[in-house]
Amino acid sequence: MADLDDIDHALLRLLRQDARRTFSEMAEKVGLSVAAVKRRVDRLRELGVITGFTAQIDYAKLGWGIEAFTELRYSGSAPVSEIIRTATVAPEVQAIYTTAGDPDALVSIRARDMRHLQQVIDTLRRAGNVTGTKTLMVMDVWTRSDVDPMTPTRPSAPSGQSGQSGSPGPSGPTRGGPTRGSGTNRLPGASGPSSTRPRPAS
Amino acid sequence: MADLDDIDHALLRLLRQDARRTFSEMAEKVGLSVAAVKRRVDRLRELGVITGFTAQIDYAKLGWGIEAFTELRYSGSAPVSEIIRTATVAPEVQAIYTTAGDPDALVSIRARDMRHLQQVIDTLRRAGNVTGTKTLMVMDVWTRSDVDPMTPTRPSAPSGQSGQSGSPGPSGPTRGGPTRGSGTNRLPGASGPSSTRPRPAS
DNA sequence: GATGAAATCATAAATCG
DNA sequence: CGATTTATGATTTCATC
Repeated sequence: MADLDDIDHALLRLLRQDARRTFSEMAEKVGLSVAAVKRRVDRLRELGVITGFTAQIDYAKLGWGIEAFTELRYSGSAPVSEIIRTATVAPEVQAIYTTAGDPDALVSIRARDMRHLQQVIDTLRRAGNVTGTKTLMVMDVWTRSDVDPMTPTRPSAPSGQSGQSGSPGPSGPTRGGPTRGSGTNRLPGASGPSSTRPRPAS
Repeated sequence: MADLDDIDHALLRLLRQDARRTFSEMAEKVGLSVAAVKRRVDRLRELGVITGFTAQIDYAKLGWGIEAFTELRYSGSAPVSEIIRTATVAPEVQAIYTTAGDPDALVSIRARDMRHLQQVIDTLRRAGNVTGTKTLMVMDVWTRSDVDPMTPTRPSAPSGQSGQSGSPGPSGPTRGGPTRGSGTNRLPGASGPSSTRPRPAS
């Protein structure tokens, strides 16, 4: 797990709010020189903490006003690769989350209208060995925005997993939805300055 | 619904792949001048098609290796605002999708480990009038990345459409977190609402 | 109404201390 | 890490179709 200091977290927060910010602007906000900021951002990318930069799009404005989540159940023990393959057949599928437990997967779908959604679901049902689906129509979306990427804060306890570094990722594909600036994203029990990396902020 | 031509879609695709691309680079790729590209991107922002630019972060690298979706059920008829409020109490909640039907909402959660996730869910259960929850642990995530924002593809048939084959292609942040940012300080341009624009595809 | 070209200003990238 | 220099890109203006 990368060891980042407060400035690195501040940079992540700034880039999260606006990925097109200039280094100059960020430098001013965090109190470092432009060169230092660039070096840090480059490092964050090398570390894989920042995986990329993307534009957020309001699909509804492009004519794709329907958003839904469909739970998929497969027969037998379908391997993850199989699940992803089948769900990928439809271009309307935006994301696929393979899960442990009852539904075997949860897929995020974007469609133009109900009829279109129906077709997508039918396609999914026919692909591979899907035994059942359950669809949730999304009415409204709220995504955390005020946030800065969470700071590591001390691990709560030796319990579950530890590793799993792959590259998970929640994600609500953009949606013109509402955005509320509320929650803080500081951890409740958080405390300790987790930063392990000595980095004089000056 | 905004009327965009092929070049606009190409720009959306390019910015989706890498939001920090320079106008010069995009200009070269789409075959227009830098000025023209800037004008179009500014317009896409004014239209609200592009809602912002954000950095995609690998939370696992920050020590948040657990990702889960929790379905929430509320007693009575909890209004959307109430649902969002309660789910927002936990900073670990990344996104909230209020849905029509059985679960009243689906929330995306990020946690350090199982124990931590447990705490978050407990918090949600206690907040507001949540009557039940069901959690899906995310094992793997796949998000559409090869794509360009879906093109409206002409509603080919009577009712809605049938051939959804056009050239859609949703796209999800390659793998990052919930997205939602908004302001960009670059690309200001915004000024007057530019009314519809029937434009020659050049 | 939209574009391209050129001039000006801002920012990024590279180098050096 | 900061400062300076140099290269590149962003913006605005203006003339053209």
